[in-house]
Amino acid sequence: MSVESGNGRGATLDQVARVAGVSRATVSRVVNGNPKVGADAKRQVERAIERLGYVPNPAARSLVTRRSQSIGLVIPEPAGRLFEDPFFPRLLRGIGAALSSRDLQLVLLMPQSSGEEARAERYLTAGHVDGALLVSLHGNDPLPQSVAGRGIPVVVGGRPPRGSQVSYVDVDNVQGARTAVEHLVETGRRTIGTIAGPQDMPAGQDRLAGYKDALEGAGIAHDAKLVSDGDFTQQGGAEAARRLLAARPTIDAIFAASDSMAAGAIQVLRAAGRGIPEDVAVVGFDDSQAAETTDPPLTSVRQPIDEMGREMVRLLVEQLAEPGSVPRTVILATQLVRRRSSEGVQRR
Amino acid sequence: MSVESGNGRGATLDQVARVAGVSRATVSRVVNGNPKVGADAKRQVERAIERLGYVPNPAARSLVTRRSQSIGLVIPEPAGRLFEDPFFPRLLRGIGAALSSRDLQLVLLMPQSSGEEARAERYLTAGHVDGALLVSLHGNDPLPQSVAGRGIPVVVGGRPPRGSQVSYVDVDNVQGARTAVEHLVETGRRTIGTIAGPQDMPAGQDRLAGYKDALEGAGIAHDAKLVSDGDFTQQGGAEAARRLLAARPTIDAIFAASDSMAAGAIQVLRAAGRGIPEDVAVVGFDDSQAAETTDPPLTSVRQPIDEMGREMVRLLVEQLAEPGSVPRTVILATQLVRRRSSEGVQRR
DNA sequence: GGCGTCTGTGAAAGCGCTCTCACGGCGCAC
DNA sequence: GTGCGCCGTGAGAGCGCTTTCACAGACGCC
Repeated sequence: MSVESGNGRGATLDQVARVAGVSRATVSRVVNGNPKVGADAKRQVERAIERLGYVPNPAARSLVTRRSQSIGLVIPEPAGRLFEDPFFPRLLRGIGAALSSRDLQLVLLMPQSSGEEARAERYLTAGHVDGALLVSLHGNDPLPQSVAGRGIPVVVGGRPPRGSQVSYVDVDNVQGARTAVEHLVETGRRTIGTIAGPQDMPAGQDRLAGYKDALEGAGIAHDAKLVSDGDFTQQGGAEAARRLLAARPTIDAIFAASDSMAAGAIQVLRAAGRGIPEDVAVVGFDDSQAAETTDPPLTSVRQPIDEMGREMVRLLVEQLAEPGSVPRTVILATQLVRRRSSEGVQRR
Repeated sequence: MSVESGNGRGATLDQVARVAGVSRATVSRVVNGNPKVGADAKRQVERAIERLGYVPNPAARSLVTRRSQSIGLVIPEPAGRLFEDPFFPRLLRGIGAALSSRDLQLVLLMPQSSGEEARAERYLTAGHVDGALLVSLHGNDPLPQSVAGRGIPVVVGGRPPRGSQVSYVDVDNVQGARTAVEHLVETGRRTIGTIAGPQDMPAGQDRLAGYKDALEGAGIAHDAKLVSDGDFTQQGGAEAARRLLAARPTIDAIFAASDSMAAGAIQVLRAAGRGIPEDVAVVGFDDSQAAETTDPPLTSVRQPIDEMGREMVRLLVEQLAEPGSVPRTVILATQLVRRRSSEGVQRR
C-alpha cells in the first residue's frame, strides 16, 4: 500500500533515490529490471518504492525513450454502420487480447468525417503511438500510405485499396464467397443471385468476385440482373432482395455478402411468400449471431475475426521490432457453416 | 506539405525557432494560440512550422502540462459476452463522438482477468490519462473507488455497486422494466414471467425490481417460479425460458431483461408450440437490432445508449475542469417500443 | 605484487516542451 | 521632457526520466 495515496502528485524518481539512499540512476535501473544492481541496493530501492507508492511518470519516460507503449486503432466509419454488426467488437477483442499480452495500450480513433480523419492522421504521426492498425478503409483512403510514409509502422485490416505498400491481414473473401456459392450449386440451385456489398470496399469486391468465380466454375452464365448492391445493412439487403425478385422472379438462391443483408432478404422473401429454403436458399457472410437468430437459421461463411485481430497485432509488433522490414500479408481461411436456410430441396 | 516528411525524427520547437528567427518561447506561444504575439513574428513562425512540418512532441508537452489529453475507458468483460450485443459499439460511438469534439483521445482498456484489471488500475493512476470512464462493473468492483481515491476523475456507466462516491450515468432500468411489464398487464396478460439478468449486476437487479414493482402495482401476487435468471445471452435466455415453461406451463407473457435472452426465449417457445403473441407475449430490453430481426418482431425497451456515452463524457469533462467537485448522477429515461411480439390478444 | 578486467554506482547531460520573469521599446499623460 | 504602464519578446529554469561515461573497488592472472 502506498503511504501517499491520493496526494495528487506522485512521488518522483528523485524522491525514491533519496529515501533509498542511492542515486537516481540506480533507482531507474531497478525499475527497469536492469540486472547490474547490487542485491542490497535493490532491496532498499524496492522498499522506498513501496513506501512512497512510486509510479514512473509515463510522459517523462516516453520523452526519452521515444516510445509510448501504445498503438492506435483507426476505424473510420462515417455512418457508424458497421457498429451494427458484431465485426468490430470481435476484432476489438482479438486486438485487445493480443496487445495486452505484450503490454501495449490501445488508443481508439473513430474519425466520423474527413476532417476528423485528418486529425487522426496528425495524431498518429505526432508520436502519440508507436504504430497503427487501420481497418475498414473505404475507396482508396490515403491514410495507410501517409501514415506509413511518416515512418510509423502500419498494419491494415482487410485488403488495402490498390497496390499500397503496407502489411495487411485479410480474410479470404474470394474463397469464402466461392465456397458459399459452390454449396448452393451443389444443392441443386441454378438461378443464384447475390446481394453484393459496397463496391468501394475490398471486402465487397472480393465477395462478388468469388460469386462470379463459382458460377463460372459451374458453367453457369453470369447474369447482371442477378447482382444487386447492398450496403451491408439489413435494410439495404431487403431493398436489394426486392430488386432481385422483381428482375428475376424465378430466382432460387441468394448469396448475401453479409448476414445483416441476408436477414433483410429473408424478411422480404417471406413477405413475398417464398419458402426458405424450399423456394429460395439463402447464404450469408460473417456467421454473426444474427445467423442463428433468423428463421430459418442462416447458412453463413465464418470469418476468424479474433484471429485477424491477433495477426494484425503480431505483424505490427514485428515491424516495431524491426523497422523498415518488407510489408507482409496474411490471408486467413474462412469456413462455411451450414444451417437450414440452404438445405437441399428434395425434389423427387 | 512538409519538407521533411519521413525523416523519422520530427522537427523540434528549437529548430522552428531558429528558422523563424525568434525564440522558443515565441514559437510555443504561436503553437498554443497565445494572443500576445506580434503579427509578423507569428507569420514567420507559421511559415517555419509549415516548412519543417513541425508537430509538437506530445510527451514533452505532457510532461510539463501534466495533461495527456486522453481518457481511459475500462470495459472489464471477462467472458467478452457483452460484446455480443450492440451495447458497447453504441456506447463507444457516443463516447467517441463526445470526446473527439473536445479534442480528447480514447484509450480502451479491456481487462480480461483480475490480473489485467490490476494493471488497468495502475495504468489509469500512473498519469497516462486525465480521467477514466468505467462501464459494466460487476459485483462490487473496487475499481471506481481506488481510481477516484487516487485523484483521477472518474465517471461510471451504469449504477455503481453500493454507495460509491463517484459520478455516474445510468439508464432508468427500474422504470423501463416497470413500463414493459405494465404494458403486458394492460394487454391482458396475467401470468407474467421474467428472465432476469445476472443479479450481481445493477442492471440485472434493477430490471428485476421494475418487474416486481409493476406486478405489485397491478395487484398481481409475486410468484418466485415465474423468475428465472439468465446471463444476458441468447443461450442463457433459452435455458431460462425452458425452466419457466416447465415450472409454469400456463405462462402467458415473458419479460426478458435483454433482447438476446428474449430471442432465445422466442426460439424455445416456438419449439414448444406456443404462438407469439397469441399464447405468450414477449418483451425484451435494449431495442437492439435483434429486436427487429426476430420473428415476430420484438417489443423492447429502448435505452438511449449514445446519449449515455455523451453524458458520461460531459460529466467527466466537468470534473476535469473542476476537480474535487461533488459526484453527480444522471439518469436517462427509456422508451417502450411496441412491436408484434406483445400485441394484445383478441379474446372475444 | 603489479596489472588488466569486471561490476556496481553516481554525476550529469540531455529528451522537447511550457511558463515565469525580466527587459527593452513604445505611447501616453502630465 | 520626464515618468509610467503596457506589450511583445527572450533567457532560462524546470517537468521526471534514461543513459552515457567515468570511477572506485574487488578480483583473477602471470
